[in-house]
Amino acid sequence: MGRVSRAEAAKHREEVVTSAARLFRERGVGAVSVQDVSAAVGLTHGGFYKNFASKEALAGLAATDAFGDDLERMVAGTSDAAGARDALLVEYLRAGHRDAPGEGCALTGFAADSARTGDESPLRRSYTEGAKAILARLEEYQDERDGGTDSRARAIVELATMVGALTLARATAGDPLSDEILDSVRAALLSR
Amino acid sequence: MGRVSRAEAAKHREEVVTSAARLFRERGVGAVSVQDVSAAVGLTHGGFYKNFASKEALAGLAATDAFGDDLERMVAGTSDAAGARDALLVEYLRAGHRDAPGEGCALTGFAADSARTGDESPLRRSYTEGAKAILARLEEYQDERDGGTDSRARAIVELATMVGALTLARATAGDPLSDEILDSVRAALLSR
DNA sequence: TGTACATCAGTGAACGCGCGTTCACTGATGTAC
DNA sequence: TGTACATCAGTGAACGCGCGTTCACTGATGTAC
Repeated sequence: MGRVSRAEAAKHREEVVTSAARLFRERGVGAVSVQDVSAAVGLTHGGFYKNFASKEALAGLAATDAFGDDLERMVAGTSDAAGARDALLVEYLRAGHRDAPGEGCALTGFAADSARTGDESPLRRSYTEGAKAILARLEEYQDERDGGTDSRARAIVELATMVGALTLARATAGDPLSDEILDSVRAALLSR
Repeated sequence: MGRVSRAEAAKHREEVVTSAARLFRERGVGAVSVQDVSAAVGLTHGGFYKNFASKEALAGLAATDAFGDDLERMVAGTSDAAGARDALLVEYLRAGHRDAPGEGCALTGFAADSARTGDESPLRRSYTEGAKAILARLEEYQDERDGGTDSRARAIVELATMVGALTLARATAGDPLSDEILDSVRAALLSR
């Protein structure tokens, strides 16, 4: 192939991170190879280590990328906090979100891999940072909507409920129970 | 080694399932080899396929085994529904449970693997069945405690909140946020 | 109850395969004059 | 602006390794008499 322009090389690197962010959420980090993420953007895997220190490092970058998308989506709604919360709940607890983990919530998509990696690993660090950012945003919504001193605790509980519902819905997909979980939790949270 | 008695062979098979139930929850199915689960009970992996059709089949049996333990633990508490609920919440949202996934909740421990396996796979089937059994038990508790017609929906929401909290706490372990999640969710659910 | 033999649980080696990572090489890009 | 050459992004082959699964074999267990 020969050398490629610096701009193109930078684009390639970015594309690898984005494809990893998608594939890792879909299949899990362990089930996706360096070759897979490279081939997904039309490259061979030989040059991978010119761009990334290790597959582990890529997992950290991919998670950060995925969390960035999550935050963008959360602020993409209305500027009205109550409306934003409702829109988020409906969007989050859709069957479409359950069925498209590659473009879905990073908290749920990377949860198992983050839990099973080392405390100091790039993925765990990215994940924890991402969780804090999402929680901060959710706390603002809670605060603007209801005020009170426990808006952070309420944000945590609501986030846990959403993540748990999506996790269970994905793990039981194909059974009516899966839809029932999404529907029950959406209805309960919307009426709270 | 030569042949072993039928009773001992049956015990070996059971031990492999139990060790798989632990290792799969700890590291994920993909990160545990047939050799690992065999060696954990003092066997070589050569005889594995005399006892199990495939690693995938073992994953299903291991999940069923783990869910059995979960149900036993849920009924091990008091016969008073409100007391049982409180005891379950405290037990579930402990740091010790977060840190010992191998002996912990199967819903959380197998969630990612079940989500990423085929709809018809043994693991997905075991998981869905296990989820229904746990939910049925939780629904009884909700019903005895508060009555009402929506005890099932309330059970689903409560289960999602617990699973989400444990999932997030594990994925952020090592950071103060992890304990904060457990503490906030426990306090919120206990006062509900 | 004792003996002869068939059964089969577990062993250890092997199979083809894909993994993460390394490296010599290619040739277009970027730079120095 | 044009030329000569150094840089380095990406290729393709190779590395050692562990995977799921298979299989010929061993020898104690289980069974038939």
